[in-house]
Amino acid sequence: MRYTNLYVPTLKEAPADAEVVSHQLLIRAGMIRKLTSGIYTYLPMGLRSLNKVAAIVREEMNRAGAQEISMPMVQPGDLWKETGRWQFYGKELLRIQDRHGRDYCLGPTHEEVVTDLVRGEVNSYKQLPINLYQVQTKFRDEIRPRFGLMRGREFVMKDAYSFDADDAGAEASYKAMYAAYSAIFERLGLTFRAVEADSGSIGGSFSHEFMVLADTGEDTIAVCTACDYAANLEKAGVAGEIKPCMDQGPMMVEVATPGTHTVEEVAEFLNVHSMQVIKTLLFDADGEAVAALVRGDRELNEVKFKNALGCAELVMASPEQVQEWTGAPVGFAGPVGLKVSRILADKELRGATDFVVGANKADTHVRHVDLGRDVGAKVQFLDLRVITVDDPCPHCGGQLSMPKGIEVGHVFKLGTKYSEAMQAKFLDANGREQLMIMGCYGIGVSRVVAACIEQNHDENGIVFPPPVAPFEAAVLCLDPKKEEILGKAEEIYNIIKSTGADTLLDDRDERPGVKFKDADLVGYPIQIVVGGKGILKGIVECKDRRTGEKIELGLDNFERDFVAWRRDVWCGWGLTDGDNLDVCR
RNA sequence: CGGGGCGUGGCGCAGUCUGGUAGCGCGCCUGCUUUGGGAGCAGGAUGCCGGGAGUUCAAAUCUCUCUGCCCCGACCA
Repeated sequence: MRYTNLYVPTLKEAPADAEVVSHQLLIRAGMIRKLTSGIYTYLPMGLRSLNKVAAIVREEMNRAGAQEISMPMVQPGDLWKETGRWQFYGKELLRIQDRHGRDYCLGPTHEEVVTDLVRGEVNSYKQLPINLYQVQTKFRDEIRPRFGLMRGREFVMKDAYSFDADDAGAEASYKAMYAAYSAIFERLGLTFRAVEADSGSIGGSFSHEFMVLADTGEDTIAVCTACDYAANLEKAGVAGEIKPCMDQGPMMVEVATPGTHTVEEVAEFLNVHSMQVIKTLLFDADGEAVAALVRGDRELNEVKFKNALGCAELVMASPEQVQEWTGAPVGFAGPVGLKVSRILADKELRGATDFVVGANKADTHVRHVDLGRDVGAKVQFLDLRVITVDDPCPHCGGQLSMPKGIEVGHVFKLGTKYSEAMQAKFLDANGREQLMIMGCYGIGVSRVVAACIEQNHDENGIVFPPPVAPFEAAVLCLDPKKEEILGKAEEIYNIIKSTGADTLLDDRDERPGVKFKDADLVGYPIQIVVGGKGILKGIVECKDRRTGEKIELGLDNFERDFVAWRRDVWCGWGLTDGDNLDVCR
C-alpha cells in the first residue's frame, strides 16, 4: 500500500476531550474519529488494526471448535421479555419501536437470540456440544461513555455461546475457551493475566476475566507473587480470621463527637486509631434497609456484600433514608439499637470488643462497644471487605501485588439460566428431556486495540506489537521525487512484502522529519528508511520501533538479512511470525 | 440522574467580566528557497462565534430557552 493512496489524517495536537492515552493516540494517529458521544468511525488505519485482532480471534475460535455465525443487531423485545431481562437489564438496553409500535432493542449481548436459535434447531444430545460465535458491533447505552474505544457505547465484540448436554461437557467447553483466550492474547503480544472473577448470583468458580496489564487500567487485580493465584479485587477472598478476644471490655458509653463525619475525624477527635472504629454503611437492598460493618480503616467490598445478601439491587442509602432509619444525619450510624432488617459484619470484627461506633444520634458516638455483648446475635460475620496488599494470598499465604488491568475478555459458565427461561431442551440418551448447559465467552475486540495502546506507547506515539499494527512495516522513502530513490524504495517494499510482512510505502512528498514523526506516532513495529545517503553507501536503515534500535542492512543481501532481523524484532515481543513457531521459545 | 465546565475556521485556543470592524498557533492552498527527526519567507482561502427568542442604535459578549460535548459522582453483562 502506498501512503499517497491512504487516508491517514494525523494530528500534532490531541483533541481536548481525549483523556486517556489510547484515545488521544488513536485520534492523533488518524485511526478513529468521533461521531457522537461514545460512538466512533474507524478510519483505514484503525480498521486494519481492528481486523487484525478479529482475524486472530477467529483463527483461535475456529481452532477450538467454535463456529462463526452472525446474528442480527436488532432484536425483538419479546425474547428479552421471555428471560425477564427486558425489565432487569436497565437503561443500558437501548429500546426502539418499529412503525407498528412493536418493541425492539439494539443487542448489547446475544444470549436470547442464540438460545432461541438453538432451542429451535437442536433436539438431541447427538447434536451437542455446539459452540457458536460472532464478531459483531454491539450497542450498550452506557451511562457515561468515556476513554474513547475503552468504554464506548458502540463497540466490536466477539461473543461465543456454548451448549452442552451435561456438566462435564460444559466444563470442557469452558476450558477450551479459556485455552483459546490465552492463545489469542499471547499471539497478540499482550501482557495479560487470567483472573478469577465474581460470578454473581449464578455461583460457582466458573468465571475468569482476561486482563491486559496497564497502569491506566480501570480494574485492580490481586496477584500472588509466589503462586499462580490471580483474582479481580472484587472477587479476592480475604484469608484467615483474627481469633475472638474473650475479654470483657468496659461497658459502653456515649460520647459527644460534634461535627465528626468521617472515620478519620472521629478517630482523631477521640484520639484512637481508625482501626478501633467500626464503619457502619447503610444500603437499600431490594427495598429493605440493611447495614454492613467493617473496620474503620477497611473498605467494604460491595460485590461480596451483595452476594452475601443475595439481593438483586443494592443501593447506597440516601441521606434521607439514613435519617429515617437511624434518626440521625449521615455520619453517626452505628449497629447498637439499629433498626434494619439485617446487619452483616466483616469477619475481622468477630469478637470485637472496645470499638467506637455511631450512636444513631446527631453528633454522638458510643465507646467501648462489644459487638457480641451490645448488638447480639443479630449480626452475621462474613468476608466483606476489600483485600489489601498487606493481606496474605488466600491460596498460599504469599505476598500479593496489585497491578491495574483492563478487562478485555470474560469467560463465564452460565449453567441453565437462559436455557431454563427459554426452555432450550434436548433429549438425552435415555430419551429424557434435559436443559442445555450454557457458557458465554466475550472478547472486546475494539477494546483490545485500545488496551494494546495503553500498554504499549511512549512519548512519540503508539508502539504496536506486530500482530496488531495496521502495517507491520513502513518503508520511508525520504526522497520520492528522485526516481532512483523511489525505485529503490519500491524494490525494498516489494521484498519486504514478499517475506510476509504487511507493508506500507511512505511515498509522500514530505520532509523527512514529517515521515519519521508520523511513523513513530502510528507505531509501525518495523521502519525502513530509504534515503539518498544510504543508497549511495548501498544500505538502508532498519528501526525497531519498540527498542528504538537502528541497524543498517546492505542492499546486496537485503532479503536474507531482513528476514533474520524481522525475526529478532518479533522475538523481542516474545512472539513468532507464525511461520517459525519454535524460534522464540 | 445529581453537581460542575465548555461550544469561536479542520485541530488547539484567546476574545465574553466592561456590548462597538472576529483574532492567534497548528493545519490547508499558491510561489520561491529548503530537504535525515513535525522547515523559512511571501501571498491566500476558510467563521450563521452551537440553535432559537429577547434587551439594545449596536450582541461572540447581557437575559431566557433549547441542544451538543466534556469532567466529577451515582451506576455498570
